[in-house]
Amino acid sequence: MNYWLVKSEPFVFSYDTLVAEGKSMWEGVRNYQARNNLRAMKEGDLVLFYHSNEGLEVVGIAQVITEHYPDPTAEKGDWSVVDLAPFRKLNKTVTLKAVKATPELQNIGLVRNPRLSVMPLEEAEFQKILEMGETDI
DNA sequence: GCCAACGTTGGC
DNA sequence: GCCAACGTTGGC
Repeated sequence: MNYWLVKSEPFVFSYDTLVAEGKSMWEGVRNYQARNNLRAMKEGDLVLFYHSNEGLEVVGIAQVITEHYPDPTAEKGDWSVVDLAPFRKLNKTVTLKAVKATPELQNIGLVRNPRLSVMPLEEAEFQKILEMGETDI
């Protein structure tokens, strides 16, 4: 089991949209580092869902239901998507501010490389965010 | 709306 | 293959 965090602008695609649609193809990643992270995802992995630009908080957990396959929306280039489904909404959202104020979370991509849209998390980091979100899985 | 950080592009 | 210029992302 691996743990991840993805970012989405909520007015483009929010966690609630994911819940409403039941699942979603995670398309449009055009960054090699992010793509390589997508390709490392395994079915069943859990993915924290972060709202960028607006909200600036982790709002829920998604689950990888289909491992990577070629991005059908890519006109050229070697890009990948995965399919995600909603897994659990956090009881309490975890803000970027709170993440930055937490010593255990100083090494995650949100803090170190704020522009990366798909990033791996250590299990301890994932658990810490769940704890801050007052959510058990 | 601004600007810093980063990734990508393209000329040499 | 280097590096300057440009575009994009995303926090503030």
